[in-house]
Amino acid sequence: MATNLSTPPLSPYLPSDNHHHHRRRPSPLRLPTKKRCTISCSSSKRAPSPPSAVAGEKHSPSLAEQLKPLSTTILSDQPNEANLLLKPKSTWVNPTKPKPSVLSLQRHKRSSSHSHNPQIKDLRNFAKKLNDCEESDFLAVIGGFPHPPTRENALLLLNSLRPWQKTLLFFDWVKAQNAFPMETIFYNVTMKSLRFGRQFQHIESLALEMIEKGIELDNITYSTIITSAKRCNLFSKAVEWFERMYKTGVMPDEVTYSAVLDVYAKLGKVEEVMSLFERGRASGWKPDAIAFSVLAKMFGEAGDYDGIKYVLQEMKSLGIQLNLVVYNTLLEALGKAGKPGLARSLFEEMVDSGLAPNEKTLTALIKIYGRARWARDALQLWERMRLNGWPVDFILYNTLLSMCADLGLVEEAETLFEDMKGSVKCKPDSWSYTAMLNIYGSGGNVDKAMVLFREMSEAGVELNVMGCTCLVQCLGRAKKIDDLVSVFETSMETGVKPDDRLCGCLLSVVSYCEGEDVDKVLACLEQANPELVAFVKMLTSDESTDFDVVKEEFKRILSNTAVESRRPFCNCLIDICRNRNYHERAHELLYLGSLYGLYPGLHTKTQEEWRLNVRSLSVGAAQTALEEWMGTLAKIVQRQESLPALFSANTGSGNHKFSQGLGSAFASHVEKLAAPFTESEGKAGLFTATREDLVSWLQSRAPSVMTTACTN
DNA sequence: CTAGGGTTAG
Repeated sequence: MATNLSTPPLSPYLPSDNHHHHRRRPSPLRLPTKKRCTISCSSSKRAPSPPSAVAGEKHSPSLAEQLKPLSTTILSDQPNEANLLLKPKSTWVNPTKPKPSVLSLQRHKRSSSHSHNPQIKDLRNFAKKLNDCEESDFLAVIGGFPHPPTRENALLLLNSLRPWQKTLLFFDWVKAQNAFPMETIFYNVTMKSLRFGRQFQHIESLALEMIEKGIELDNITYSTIITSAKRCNLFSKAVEWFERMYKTGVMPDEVTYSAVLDVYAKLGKVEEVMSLFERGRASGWKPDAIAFSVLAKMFGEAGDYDGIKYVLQEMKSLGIQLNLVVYNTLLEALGKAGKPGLARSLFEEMVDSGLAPNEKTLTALIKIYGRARWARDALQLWERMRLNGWPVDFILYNTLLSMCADLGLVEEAETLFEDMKGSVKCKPDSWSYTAMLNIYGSGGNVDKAMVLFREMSEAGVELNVMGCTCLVQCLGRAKKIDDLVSVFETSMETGVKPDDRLCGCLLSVVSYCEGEDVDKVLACLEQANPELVAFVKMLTSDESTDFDVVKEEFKRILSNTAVESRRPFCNCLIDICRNRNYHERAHELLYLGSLYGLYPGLHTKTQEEWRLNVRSLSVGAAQTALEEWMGTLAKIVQRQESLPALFSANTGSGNHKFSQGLGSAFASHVEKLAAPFTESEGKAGLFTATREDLVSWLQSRAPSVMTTACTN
């Protein structure tokens, strides 16, 4: 049916052209020598407008346009803002006062009243009794309430009951006593307990009851409702209640603001977040560190570097100190935005400011260094962690292992893994084993991988889908197909749900298998993705299948495939066709893959140079692409059209320690074709040919011969 | 702790 193959899944909040220019401009931040100049200083180089809200549409919208989504959806009754601020019901009428004093005052009053309550000990004991009793005995036990159930006594108890069932029983009991009117606070406290139990339905009923009985819903009520909905993933409910709040004229305070900003952020509604943020500021709200942390997280998820700079810059200009959570969020965000160097300098800035990193800080950084293949920085940080006694937890251990897998640090990983086995609190789990399987799997160490596999079942750690994928890849490369089948079968029996990555991995094994092994692996794949197997059989058993049939079926399969697995699927299918001498099919698949956007930037052209970029192609796909290119160039030569002086093909050198030798396979293919491409001295994986050499080589071969000549 | 908000793993 409907597919989105032609349109890659891009965020609707892509930067405008202006931002693009800004991003591409070389930034002084990138200079490694200016470590301490940090992000904050240079962020002032761009205009201080909120980035994504402005960047959200192709033509930068006016402020009014930016606010339109909100004003039409939630301010329909109050078309102008001044109106809102003058509403008598508003609980926040003085926008020049950034922090309403109500909050701290109320909290203070509460704690002092507690200390004056001489019955507090009895009540605490009674609360414990209630918490310990069976739910069925609850109402009987409650009859022994040690003192008159005054407002204060009831509140104290309500605050200390859990789980939510008991809180609710007690709340109903207090209501039935009719000893005093139920105020907002009783509902708020009950809702808080219900939130722990993720009981949004109950919370909403209570809120509706408040409305029905005319009990005021305040900011605490609304923020509790909103965060509960959020916790239950009921984001539209959260928005609905926020809109209701607005409509009834309650102005959000800073807590409600950050709660609801987080809702919009988690929905990916960057524009709404930014316009609400601006709206709040315009009416006197001073965002605090928590609000900025919400923004930072959102920009991180979007990979929006300009947004991250905006957060740093605004915090600086408002004089808000970065705390540990904000630093952690920003570090994570910089990682997602692909800025490892800036993450490193922000971390140094944090440490210099006297803040000690916690587990989350270090996890974020280690992950960033691993992904960036910054082995030196990763190992230095690891060393510093040990020297400074910085905290390590389970997740950090596993992240260190994954980092070792990324960097090919086999010995370090083995040492760490043994440490974990010897520890009490951080025994290796499926994540840890997966990281180790990844290391052995990509390093081709089948024996050690299989030892781990057996060890896992002994240790009672279940293999997950990624561990299964690592093993399948490793056993496939070692041509140990029977072991592969047995690992796959075991995984299925223990409940592993095959995903597209695993299917892609099986498919790649199919591409280089021979004889009965092919059928064995296809039988595995059949269990995970029967349509894919049917398609493979169509490609390899029936040469007469019409191209349009292939095209429709391929499109259908890709539509049902996770985006990150689409190109691997196409690569493998091309390899399968080539290895079975269905070269025309391989060319068709490459064409279809390009058509569906799986190979963006395959060809790049400048005045001086045309380049074929095959870095993300499999060996067979790269060979097919080269042949295709040569065929096209032969036609151009035949038509005597103009050509650039230089031609190049880039296979990349492969940053990964375990990466496959696409370059060498490509080199031997070039050699086989006797094409005049030579690998550059300084740049591994870059093959170049001059126009003169290439043209004379192309002319020496009749165009009609091209496809058949390339079939070896 | 004593009615409400933000951060860690392929």
